[in-house]
Amino acid sequence: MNVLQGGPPRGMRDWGPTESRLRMQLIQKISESYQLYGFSPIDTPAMETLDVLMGKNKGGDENEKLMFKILKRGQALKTSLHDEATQEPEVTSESDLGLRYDLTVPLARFISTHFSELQGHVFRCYHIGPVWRADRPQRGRFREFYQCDIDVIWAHHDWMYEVELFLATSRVLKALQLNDFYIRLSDKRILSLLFTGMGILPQDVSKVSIVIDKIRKKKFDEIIREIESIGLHQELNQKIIDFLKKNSSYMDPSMKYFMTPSDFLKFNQDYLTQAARQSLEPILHAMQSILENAKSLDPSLPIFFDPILVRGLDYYTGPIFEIGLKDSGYSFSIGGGGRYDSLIQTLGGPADTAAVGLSLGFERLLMILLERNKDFLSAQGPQVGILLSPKLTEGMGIPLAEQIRNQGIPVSIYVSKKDFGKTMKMLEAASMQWIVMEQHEAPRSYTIRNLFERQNYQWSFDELIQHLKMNP
RNA sequence: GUGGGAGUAGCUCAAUUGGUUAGAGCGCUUGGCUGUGGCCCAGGAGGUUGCGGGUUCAAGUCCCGUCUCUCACCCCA
Repeated sequence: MNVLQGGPPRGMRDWGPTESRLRMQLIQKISESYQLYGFSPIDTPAMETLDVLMGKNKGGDENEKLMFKILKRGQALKTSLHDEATQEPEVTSESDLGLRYDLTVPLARFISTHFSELQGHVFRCYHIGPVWRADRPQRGRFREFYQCDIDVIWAHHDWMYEVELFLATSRVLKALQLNDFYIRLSDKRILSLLFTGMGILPQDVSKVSIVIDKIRKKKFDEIIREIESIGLHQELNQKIIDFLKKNSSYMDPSMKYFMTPSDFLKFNQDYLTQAARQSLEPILHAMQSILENAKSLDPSLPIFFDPILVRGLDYYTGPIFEIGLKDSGYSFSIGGGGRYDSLIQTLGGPADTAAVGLSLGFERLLMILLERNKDFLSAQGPQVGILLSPKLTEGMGIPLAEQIRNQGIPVSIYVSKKDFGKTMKMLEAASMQWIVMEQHEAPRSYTIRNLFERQNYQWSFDELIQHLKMNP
């Protein structure tokens, strides 16, 4: 049996030299924008304890299904397996660690580990790294993928930090020429206040939310059928359908008509109890502040209030956002985030750690960039090669390469093929611009070929270095 | 995790209702020609048709399993 047969594990990929270079360039570009906004880099391990990943006391539900867990090792594993067979299985587990499935939970753990050093000062950081989810792979969906997170901890403000996250993200996307992005904004509490106000039980709210979230993807009839299949009272079904009819004309997929937070309150007064209304008003007011301030700082920022936005991750406590492209060829979002004011405390950190973050999907950005404009990221400086032809033997090539490298110029060495045209073609495929082809003695000089111009030059070493350094 | 579609040479694809030794272009390679750019001529290598079973006189083709990709769910970046 050939164990090396086949590729990497499902949903994971190899990156060759070209792709690796593109990835490094993309990371560079994203980091530059983040640093401009004062975010500092951090990193954390690939693994965390299951206690951390599952949120300490909570039994993980949806997240747990997607998590890669790490088997205990050695005696601990034997003991666990033995105990499990003989005693209560829920007391012990065969796993104690897991691969992180996002960067927010590890960050929250990082803050609770290091909060004494950080001393409650506003802490802004960015984190670019791989995460793992045991999802079924699909286009734009992988089991190992990079996320690019920016977060602000001790972000005690109604709108300022949200707006900064949007501006920083907008700058990244514009730098990548992804100008058709848009930001959808809501608050996790809006739908739940509204639905509980209608009389829907708290445990059914998320089911209803998930169905409603599909309003843009599916036909209205299908949505109605899905709502009915949840099994609520007929009266509640009707209320939900009424709500959708009233609000959905303002949720046009073309992004032309979006309601304001005060519109939302006006349209849905009937569904709200006095108490729900009182809770909702400050939330909607904060939405309004975020929108107004974002727009005043960047009038072109494509940000919309979308009360039907739903996020599955349960650590969000307030505003939530999702970033997508208007291009219908990309049905998936390219980023998302929100406010998680209690996660850090849940993981053993201090109370009063308001936090908000936004994550971009690195692989999706890269995929879109490559599909839209292959050349966008691939520009690199002039490459230099030394051709080991019969006229320039190995004995001359390597010392010369070293001399050029000592000047800080990267050089590769190639062996020429028999056919000159094919040799040039090979060098072009390797993005070479300059090739040293021949060495002459007394006085020493070199025949240099510019592959772009298809022209030869005869230069001394100093002239050679000068030209290579000057060239764009 | 559930359900549909796909998988043939390094790449892009052929191969009649199951029927000879699975082909072509590009690429690679050998020699010739040319002698500082992709030409031309003559040859060559490269495939357990994703992998493993089954049906059949006969399987790339039909059936089952499995892996990977893909689409729709689920969920999300």
